[in-house]
Amino acid sequence: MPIPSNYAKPIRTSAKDRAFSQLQRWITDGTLEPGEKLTDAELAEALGVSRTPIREALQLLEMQGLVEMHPGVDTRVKKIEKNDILKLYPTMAVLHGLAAEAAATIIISEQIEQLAAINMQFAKAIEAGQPYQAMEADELFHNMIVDIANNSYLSSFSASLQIHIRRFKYVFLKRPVNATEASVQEHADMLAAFERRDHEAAAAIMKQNLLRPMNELYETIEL
Amino acid sequence: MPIPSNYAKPIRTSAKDRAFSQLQRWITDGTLEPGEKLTDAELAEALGVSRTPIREALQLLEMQGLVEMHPGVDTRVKKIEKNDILKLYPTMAVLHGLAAEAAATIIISEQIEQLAAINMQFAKAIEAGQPYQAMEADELFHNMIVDIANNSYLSSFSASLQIHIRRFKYVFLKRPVNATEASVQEHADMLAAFERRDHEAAAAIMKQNLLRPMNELYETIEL
DNA sequence: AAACATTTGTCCGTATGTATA
DNA sequence: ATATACATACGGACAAATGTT
Repeated sequence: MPIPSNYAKPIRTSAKDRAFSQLQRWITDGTLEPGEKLTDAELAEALGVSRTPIREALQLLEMQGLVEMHPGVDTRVKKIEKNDILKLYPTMAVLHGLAAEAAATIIISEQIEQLAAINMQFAKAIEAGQPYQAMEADELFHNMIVDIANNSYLSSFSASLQIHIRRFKYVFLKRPVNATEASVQEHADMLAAFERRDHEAAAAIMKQNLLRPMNELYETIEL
Repeated sequence: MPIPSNYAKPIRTSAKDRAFSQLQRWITDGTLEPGEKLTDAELAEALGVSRTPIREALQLLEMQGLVEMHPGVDTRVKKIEKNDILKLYPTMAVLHGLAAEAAATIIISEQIEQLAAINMQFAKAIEAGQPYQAMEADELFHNMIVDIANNSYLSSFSASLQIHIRRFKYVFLKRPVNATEASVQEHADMLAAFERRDHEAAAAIMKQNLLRPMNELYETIEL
C-alpha cells in the first residue's frame, strides 16, 4: 500500500503540548476571561489528564505573559487593558519593520508572487465582509515576511506578540476587527519596495501598516 | 524594634525558580557548554532537589531558547553560532530603539541625572580596564531606559535577548568584551537628545549604540 | 490566636517511547 | 526484526504555604 509521500510525520504530541495549545486558545479567544481563576485540578479533569502536564502548560503560559501565578494562592488569566494596545502594536511595528528590512535584501521573486497572492486573498476577504478570513490572510502575509527574514529570535517574539494582539481583539471587540483597504494598498507598496530592494522603504511601510490600525483600533475602543 | 522600611519582602523562592536561575547562569557563562547533554536526574542530584522542578525549569529554558528538548531522546543546551550575532544585535537594536523613543517623551530630569551617573561608572570601568564591570554598567544604562519606556512586552523581550547576548560573549570570547569609549560618547549624546525631547535622535543613537559593537564583535570573532 | 480549608509545590514510582545493538 | 537499555512523560500522593474563619 503506497503511503502518501508528503504525509506529515506523526508528530508525537504530549499531553503538556495539547494542554498548552488548548489553554492558549481559550485565553486568546476569551473563553477563559481575564482575571479568571485557573485551578489545575479542575483543568486536569476537563482535559482528561493529570495535574502535571497542566501545571507545566500553565508555567509556560506564565512566561508568555498570558497567565499569572501566585505561589500558594492562585493562578489566574492575566488581565489586559485598553492601554496595552499602545504597547503591543509599536513593539510589533519595530519587529516587523526589522523583518521587512532584512527580507528586502534576500527575498526572491517567487516569494514576492506568493505574497501578492496572499494579499489578493486578503483583499477578497475584506470585500466579502469576512473579517476572520481577512485577519488570517493578514497574519499569513506578515508571518511569511518574518519567516523570510530568517531570524529565530525575531520569529519567536513576533509569534508571542501575535497571540497577545489576537487576544486583545477578541477581548475588546468580541470579534475580529474589520481590516481596511488601506492595508491592502500598503501591502502592495511593500511588495513594490521588495522588488526594487528598497529595505528602508519596506521597513517604513511595514511600520505604518501596523501603527495605522493601532490608531483606528484605539479610537474605536474609546467610544 | 524598627524594621528597615525598604526591607525586601522575603520572596518565596521555589525550587523550580532556583533551578531555573542556576541553570540559566550556567548556560550563560558557559559552564554548561553548547550541545551538552542535560539529564534531569543528574541535575536534580546536583541541586539537591527532585526531578520535577528540574524538568519545569528546563521547559522554561526551552521556551527561552537556551535548551532544546527531544521527547524520548534527550535534552541539550542549545547550540549557538557566530552568525547569531547578526540576529541578536539588530533585534535588540530595534527594541531598544523603541525604548529610547518612548522614554524620550516621558523621562524626567532626575532620571537623566541617574543615567549620567551610570554612564560615568561605565567610563571609569573602561578606563580602569574592568570589562566585566563595564558590561554591567552598560546593561544597567540600557535597562533603565527600557524600564522608563514602561512597556512590559518590550521589557520581557529585551531581558531575554540580554541573556542570549551575554551567553554569546562568554561562549565566543571566554570573557566580557572590552567596551569602547565610543559607547560612552553615544550614551552622552543620547542623554542630550532626552533633554531636548528629541525622540527620533534618541532612537537613532540607541540603534547605533548596538549596531556598532556588533560589527566590532563580528570582526573580532572572524579572526 | 490557632486551627482549617484550599491551592500550589515537590517527590518518586511507573509507563511509554526512542534509538541502538 | 527483536530485544534491550535509557531517558522522558505522566500520574498520584504527600508536604508546605497562604489566607481565612
